[in-house]
Amino acid sequence: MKLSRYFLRTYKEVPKEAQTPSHILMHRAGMIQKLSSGIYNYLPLSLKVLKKIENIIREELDKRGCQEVLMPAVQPAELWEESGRWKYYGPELLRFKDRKDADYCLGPTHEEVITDMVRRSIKSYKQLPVNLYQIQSKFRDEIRPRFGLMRGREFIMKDAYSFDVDEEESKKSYRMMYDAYTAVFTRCGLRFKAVDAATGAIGGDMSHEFQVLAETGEDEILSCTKCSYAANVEKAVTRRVVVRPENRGKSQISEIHTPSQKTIDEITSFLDKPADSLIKTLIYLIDDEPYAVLVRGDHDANEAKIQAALGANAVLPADEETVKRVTGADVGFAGPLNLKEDIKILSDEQIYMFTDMVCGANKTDYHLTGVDPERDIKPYKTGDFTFAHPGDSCPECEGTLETFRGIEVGQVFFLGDKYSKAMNCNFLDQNGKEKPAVMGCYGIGVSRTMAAAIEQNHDDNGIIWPVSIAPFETVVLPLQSNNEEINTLAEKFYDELKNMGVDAALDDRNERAGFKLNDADLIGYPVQLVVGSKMVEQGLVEVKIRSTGDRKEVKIEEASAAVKDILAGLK
RNA sequence: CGGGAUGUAGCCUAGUGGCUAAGGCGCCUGCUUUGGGAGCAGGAGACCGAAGGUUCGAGUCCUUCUAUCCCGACCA
Repeated sequence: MKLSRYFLRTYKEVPKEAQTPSHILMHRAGMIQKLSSGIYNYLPLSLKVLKKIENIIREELDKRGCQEVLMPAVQPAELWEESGRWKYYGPELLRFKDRKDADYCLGPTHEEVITDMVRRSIKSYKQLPVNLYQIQSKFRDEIRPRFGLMRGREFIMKDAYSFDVDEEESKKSYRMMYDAYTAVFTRCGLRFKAVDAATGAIGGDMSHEFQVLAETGEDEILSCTKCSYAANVEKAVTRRVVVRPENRGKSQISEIHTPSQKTIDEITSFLDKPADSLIKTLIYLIDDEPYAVLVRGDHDANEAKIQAALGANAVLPADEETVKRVTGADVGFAGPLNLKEDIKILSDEQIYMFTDMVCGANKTDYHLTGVDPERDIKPYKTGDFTFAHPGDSCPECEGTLETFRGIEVGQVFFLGDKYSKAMNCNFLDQNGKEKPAVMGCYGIGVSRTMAAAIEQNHDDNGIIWPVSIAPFETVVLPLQSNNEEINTLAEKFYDELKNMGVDAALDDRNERAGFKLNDADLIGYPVQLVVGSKMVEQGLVEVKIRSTGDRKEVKIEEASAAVKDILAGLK
């Protein structure tokens, strides 16, 4: 592409709304324009990157037997009512009515539509397995879109869905997609980790996220220093040795006056006791039923783990009114004993490491001391309901966990029959018996992957694209725009490179040298071929590698081949 | 949804209640210049987010709305 005709405008200044490197640089490099909050135009330069990522995805999926389809963005409410998610999905689902007053939504994901599509065609086990995917725009009405393409409302996603005859076959599909994703992100030139993940509103009971490692990532990952264990902090478990104290059952419960001492910090300093000797009691509404969740004072409740342990749809902190009703006290004085309503109690197992503990008395301005969890509390369920922390022990080996920041660019889910059962996506097995298909679903945020690549690969001057997803692999830079000889030579290199199959750009704009050189660093072409009069006089040109900053002087007649070689080395 | 901040030209910013709203980047014309975002001269581009209000007079003060951004809550 000749840049003199390319729809491209770069900027020196940063719009004040852009805060993160990918957002700033995509704006400065003329890749995107904001149309509305969380909604962006993709200009030619960024669309080229998206197409390259999409093509890598297509190649990796097609060769594993997946087939591409395209589903509508607009979806009828009936399908969502069938799956139950019209009720559960919440305000992130953008809903609207047509002229006949019928309900529709913009698709945030396509489990319903694909399940409907497949159930119409699949009648026999002989037709399975099926694995279908699409690359298409999704809309999620995020509460707070931010960081440009990192968390947009409309974004481009590759979503895939597998249908198998049983769980064993479905897990093979899951494994295959896991391998495909590993291949995709490796080919995209990204440093990433696949981590155990919570399943959230999608449901199912097994999931991995693919996290691109970058300081600006919104997710926290814990991974073992010794083995391959890695998990999202929501899901991470630790090797817990809960040693139950010997002297239990001896402490005396007594009620103490603790006026206005509501928070853990206030209580610890008021009573001069360590936070781990407190039992924090949190009232949750889990699928509209109140629960008391008990964790140690120095820990935080992990809603994702609670949701998974109960197989619940929604875990929400209870409102003040509900807390007052079930505890009989103001917020801040809840405890597991003497609750006003007989609600279910979930105990994190680490509260059993101590005896003589402090908890709320379910009476405003009072706490209880001398509580022995083992003796005094009757839990509905005990388990791991807290977050793991860096430094904790790895659950699978002798190592410890360390923390990383990550950007979630892909996630794979084993769904089981959640959707196929609800929506009657059945087939006849070998015995003529009707069974629901066993499903998996698999997503890659294509536009987010582009942003994540920049978050991970940039410097003060601009973007440093991995070769495989760079908008152009190289740029030819004639530095003296008014010099016919230089321009002719540059054009010759450009033609040569294209004929060699290199995706090259020619910066033939009538601009000064500094302008072009700065633009080239900003846009982040992996290799620059600099054609300047001083060196051409000596029969040389310069090849610059963006990622290392290395410059090599090469003979004019060897320049195009040198560029191609360097690109091959960078891949 | 709670807390905070901000809306002045495509972008960044200035602007005590008082003349025709100022500057930089970018854009157009001409000249000059050409190895790290050049220089000079000239020019185009703004109903100052919207609607009300206070005032002799509002970009500036007040009210409401709206949009955007940040923190939190939330989130395949």
